[in-house]
Amino acid sequence: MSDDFTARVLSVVRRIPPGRVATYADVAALAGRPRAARAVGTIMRRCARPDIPCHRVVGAGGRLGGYAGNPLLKRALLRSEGITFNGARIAIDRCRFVPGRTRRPRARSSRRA
DNA sequence: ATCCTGACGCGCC
DNA sequence: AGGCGCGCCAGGA
Repeated sequence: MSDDFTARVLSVVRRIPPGRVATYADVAALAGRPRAARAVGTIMRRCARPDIPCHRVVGAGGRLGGYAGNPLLKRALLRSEGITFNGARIAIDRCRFVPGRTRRPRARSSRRA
């Protein structure tokens, strides 16, 4: 059960392409547990696999979230992947990972970025 | 099996 | 806008 959830979470995170990010809540939802954002964090913390780009999992609202060892590294990693930073926040609306979407959303009438 | 902790999220103050 | 508290879930002791 939970073990299955964990595997699904890892699978989802693995599918996040470079230059794109997903919130803990998003990953949880994609894994089938919309309310398990915190659990995703727990899993990420324990995650140490090289094939899992855990740095692409961020907090809600573009918050950086955490990163064992080096939050700075996480920020640098994301930035080098093309993620636009708004101060300490991420322009998540521009790079939010959505299954099926390969292109990043256009600016449209975006309010203050 | 139980209790405590923690890379979260959101409503309130 | 920032800080606090409560709710949710899974992992570890």
